[in-house]
Amino acid sequence: MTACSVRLQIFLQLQAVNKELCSKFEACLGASPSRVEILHYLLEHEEVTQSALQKEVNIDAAAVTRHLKQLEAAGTIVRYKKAEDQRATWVKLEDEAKRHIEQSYQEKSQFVKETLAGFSEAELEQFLQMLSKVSENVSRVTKIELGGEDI
Amino acid sequence: MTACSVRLQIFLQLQAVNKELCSKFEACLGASPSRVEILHYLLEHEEVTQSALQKEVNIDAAAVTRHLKQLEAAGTIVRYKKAEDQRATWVKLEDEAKRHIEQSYQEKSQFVKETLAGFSEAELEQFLQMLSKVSENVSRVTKIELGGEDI
DNA sequence: CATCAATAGTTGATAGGTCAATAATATACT
DNA sequence: AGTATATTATTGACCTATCAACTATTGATG
Repeated sequence: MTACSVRLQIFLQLQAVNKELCSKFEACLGASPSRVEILHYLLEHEEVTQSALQKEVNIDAAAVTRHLKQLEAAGTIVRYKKAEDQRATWVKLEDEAKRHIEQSYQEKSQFVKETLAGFSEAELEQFLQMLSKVSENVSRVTKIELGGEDI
Repeated sequence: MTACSVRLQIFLQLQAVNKELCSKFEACLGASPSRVEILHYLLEHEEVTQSALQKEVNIDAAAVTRHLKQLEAAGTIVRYKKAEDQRATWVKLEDEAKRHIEQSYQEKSQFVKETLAGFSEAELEQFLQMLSKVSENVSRVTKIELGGEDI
């Protein structure tokens, strides 16, 4: 194995962890993180427009449309327009679906808890701050100037 | 916005960061992290079998096959069999490609460095350890027992 | 040696994401 | 009022990953 700097290892580990996390999550919950996010948001927000939902789950509007069409076809949600604004599509959970989704809340909580087992509250805070810092850094990066020293 | 526990925020932030990171990475380097991993591994390993490569980059064998076919079609790599084992396919960079990939090494280094700006060496170590711990936790999770307290 | 199992790679179906183009509606501005 | 611009959602083309099924080859074992 190549000798890697800590930075590079972090970069790789971040991606590896995320992948494992998503695939395990789906195996445990029976739906992808995005799908679960959508459903949980709907559980907490009675009705919502697609665009608001899209901002929340942070995936492309096209992907949201496709998720919602599937959920509608499965009878999990209803979609409808309102007189005020004929552009917006509102989304709402079907009553029968709510109970099932409430249960998945528990599973998600438990999942998240187990993946972060062994961290003290202080460490969790710190971890979150680190992730936030990376996020800020990433959004600042635009185009790489070459010639930086090797990492 | 919903009140979220720290744990849940971490979970969401982890995914968000990863997504931004991948998309910014591709914008800066002109290829996805997976693709760049493959090329960089090949730069360091003269020749390698697909299965060895696949273990390294940690994506599905099918995805590796497709990447390599594209790279071969683009003239970046060559693929060949050896007498010893007619199953294995060996992969090697074309000479002309090496120079270009060496340059992208610099870009990647710089990118990684910038995304981790503002961290002390001690913090980086700690960050890596935290990611590793999450990774271990994830691999331990198999099936969620319901009824855990809310997070 | 013949068969059975393991390994390597490929392919097709599917999933879920992106972007770009488009349609319909609402809003803002002379 | 009429036109330009915004917003909202949808669609199509594409990309990259997964899994399952398959082929070809090699190795192991009765």
